[in-house]
Amino acid sequence: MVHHMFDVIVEKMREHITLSDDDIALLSTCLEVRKTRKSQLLVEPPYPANAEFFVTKGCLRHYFLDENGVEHTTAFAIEGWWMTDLQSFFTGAPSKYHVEAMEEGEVIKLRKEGREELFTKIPALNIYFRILYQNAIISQNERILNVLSTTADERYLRFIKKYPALENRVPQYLIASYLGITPEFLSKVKTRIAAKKS
Amino acid sequence: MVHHMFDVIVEKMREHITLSDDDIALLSTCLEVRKTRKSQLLVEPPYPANAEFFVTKGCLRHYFLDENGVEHTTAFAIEGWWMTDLQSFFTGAPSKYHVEAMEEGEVIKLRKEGREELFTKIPALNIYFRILYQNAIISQNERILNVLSTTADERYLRFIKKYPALENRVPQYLIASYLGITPEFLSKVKTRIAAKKS
DNA sequence: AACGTCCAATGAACTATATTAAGTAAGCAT
DNA sequence: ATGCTTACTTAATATAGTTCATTGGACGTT
Repeated sequence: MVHHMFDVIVEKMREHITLSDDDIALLSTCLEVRKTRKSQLLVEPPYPANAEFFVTKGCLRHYFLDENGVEHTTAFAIEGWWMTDLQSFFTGAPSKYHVEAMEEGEVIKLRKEGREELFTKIPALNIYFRILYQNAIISQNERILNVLSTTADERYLRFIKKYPALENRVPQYLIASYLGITPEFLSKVKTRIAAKKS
Repeated sequence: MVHHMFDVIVEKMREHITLSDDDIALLSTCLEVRKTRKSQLLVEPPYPANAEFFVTKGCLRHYFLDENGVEHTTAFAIEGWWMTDLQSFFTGAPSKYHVEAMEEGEVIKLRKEGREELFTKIPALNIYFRILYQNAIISQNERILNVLSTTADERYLRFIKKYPALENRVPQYLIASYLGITPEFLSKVKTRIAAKKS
């Protein structure tokens, strides 16, 4: 078993499926390593999202830019996570969401064609990605419920509980954007919560 | 080609994949027709959701019952749609969401085991369900964005545009629950919108 | 050191939505 | 018919969240 730069991703896959050395060799031919700079766009409307990105270092952000120029952050991705604009990636339609690298870092890029090729040559990968998408459904489901049924205070508390790594890594105004509130109100939320603790 | 009670579902599948007569015969053995009464629960916490339901007649509702006894409606399904608590169905964990028939009607039930069997015997079905779940991701994505970034007026307008069939079929307080507002406020929203039109 | 930029924090005034309470109209059991 | 319940409306008041203007700190540039 050769040690190489795709170890992290292979490890993740092996949590769900078994892969032979041959599989891994084939896999390697379809993956591309990309360095990211701060604020670099990996998916940029209206160009279709033609790849998925696996984060090995750094942090990505998925956001929508509305008609008024306001950004709505819909998801974050850190080390070990996949991200792209699935809507565009699945349908081939122009992307409506941006995917942006928030830090210098590194991602592994899997293009659509490479992915298709892998699906036919390594059928087990279908299972891996199916599980990935199932988990996406589940977590989006929870997010919808959260935003419908809980107050901003509660949402903030759950956010820092679920993504403790992000609290001090991501600027406040982006956390606010993810929570669906203004930065000013997030500030108020935080002081209110801090007051309660004492 | 024999005409039978599963026609609707086969038709839907054939929008995406091709099915032989043999496939359909096999499919039939895994599907069960169920009449629904008003307020009947198809998925009831904490019992795991062990099947998916395809609506042939009537209307289903997916909702969460919170600690305060308040129901939060997260989705509707009408004729031609599939529904279950995917979270529980995928993981096998106890269901946290209710799936309720809102009217007398009819659903076609596909159990987990039947579904697995079909996946191995009719591989193309993997594609059909993959597309189904992709669409679920896309529509949940939109819903999250909507509820985070738009006002209640806007959400109501989009709702009646997207689901015109539901506006007069579902009680107002359930639409309010779906929009994440109180019935009282929905009432205000509606009069406000009506006033604007004139 | 002086300057500009970016971000976090704060307070005041404002808007959107919730809560409570009361009234109305329709459906249904007695 | 009578009353009971359930869904919807309206209005008064309260709370959650926004907007705008200001301040101060951290950082990079000249």
